[in-house]
Amino acid sequence: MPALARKSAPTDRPPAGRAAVRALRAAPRADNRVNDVLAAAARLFREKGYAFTSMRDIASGAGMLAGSLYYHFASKEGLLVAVYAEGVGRITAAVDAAASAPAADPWQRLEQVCAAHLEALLEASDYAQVVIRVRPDDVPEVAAQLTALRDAYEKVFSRAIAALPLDGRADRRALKLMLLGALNWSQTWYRPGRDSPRTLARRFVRLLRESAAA
Amino acid sequence: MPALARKSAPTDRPPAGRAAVRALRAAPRADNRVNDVLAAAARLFREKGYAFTSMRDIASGAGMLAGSLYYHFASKEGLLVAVYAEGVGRITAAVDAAASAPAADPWQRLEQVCAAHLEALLEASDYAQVVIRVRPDDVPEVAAQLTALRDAYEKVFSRAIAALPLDGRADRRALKLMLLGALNWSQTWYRPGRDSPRTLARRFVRLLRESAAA
DNA sequence: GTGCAAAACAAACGGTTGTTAGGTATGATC
DNA sequence: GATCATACCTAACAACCGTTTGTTTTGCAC
Repeated sequence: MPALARKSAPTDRPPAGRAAVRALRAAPRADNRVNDVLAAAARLFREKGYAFTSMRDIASGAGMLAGSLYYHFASKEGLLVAVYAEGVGRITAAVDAAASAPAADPWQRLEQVCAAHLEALLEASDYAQVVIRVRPDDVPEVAAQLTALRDAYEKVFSRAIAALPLDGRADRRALKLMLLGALNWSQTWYRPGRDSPRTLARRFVRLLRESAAA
Repeated sequence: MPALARKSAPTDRPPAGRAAVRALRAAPRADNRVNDVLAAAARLFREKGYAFTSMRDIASGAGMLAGSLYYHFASKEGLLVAVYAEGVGRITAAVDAAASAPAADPWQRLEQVCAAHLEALLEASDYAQVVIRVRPDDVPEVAAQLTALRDAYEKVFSRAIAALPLDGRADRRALKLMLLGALNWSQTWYRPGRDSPRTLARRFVRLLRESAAA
């Protein structure tokens, strides 16, 4: 329910040609299809990318016409922000749960966190995959919003790294960048049915925990 | 000089409406502007991405008109393949040079390789940056060509990892995926003027070489 | 069951897209 | 200096883009 993407209601119609955001709105009907629209958009943005997905594609995926989308969202960019926010929300929820589950030690907890991140990213959710696939700077007008959402999530991840028992010289920032980069890039080479997200998370964390050198 | 992207010459014109590849072509003139076109395309693909760059953008960047591009390239996709190939070539050249430079040990050699990879990726070349920025599956019709080019490069990288002295249980494949992922993803957070590619390479390799755990 | 806003449809808008066809200037080759 | 392919320009094509407008249907509150 992304209020920020909503347009004004007919009673409060703005001057023609200008999209406006609404402050108050009557209760939505039970049969509205915002969720179908979001789901269709998430699926298409993930499959084809933002640029190669047209509003007509999304509309037809949700079983309606292109113009109707503008009742729920002010623009294509607004729709992307809504999908992106939902995606960040889902990743955050999954990772939060993994971070507060019982673990033998901070390293195992980090492994759980990585596994949850990877699962969301690779298999669980179209929304989550959009967060990784769509570059904020592809859409300059909302890029700031998108990066803000992403940064907020990364703090959850940082916390798991802050809890690690490292020796004094260790570089936690580099560790976070390296791990998160490796995880996010996996979207380009991952193929379902091979190594599971959980397995990959274990391998990556082990590489950092135990020295690879002989 | 991407022969595969060339269109047929007027003397060998194919049926209208069909693009064709040419086998033989007379010597190109010295004053042609293919390189300007490639450079403009590389710059724009890097800045705005493939989808958001129009043929008119590229043409104007090279100081000519959109239609003229089709004398040199059969399609927008063909132009992308040419840029991509040049990008892979440049990364490979830089990394090859780093790999054959003198090094104290295999780990230092790997660090040199990573630094060269990062420099190409983050600063040196528009062409190289396109290779990381543009997803092959964004352009289904040439995706296979693009991934083939990318895979060919990764073998150079794998060789540097194969030379590492690791203990028996170590997972070289995971190590390669992790390192390459971390390096490639850096394009999303790297800002010039902060840590140099060389510094980042040193940090990442050290995290793998020496255990981070206390 | 009447009233009213929610939520959709239907049809178009101006603009941009990749691409093509035909014409023309230019530099090299003989 | 004539010839001819190279390398561009000019102008258009049909298709598609995101978005707007006016109208119609439909669920819900009273």
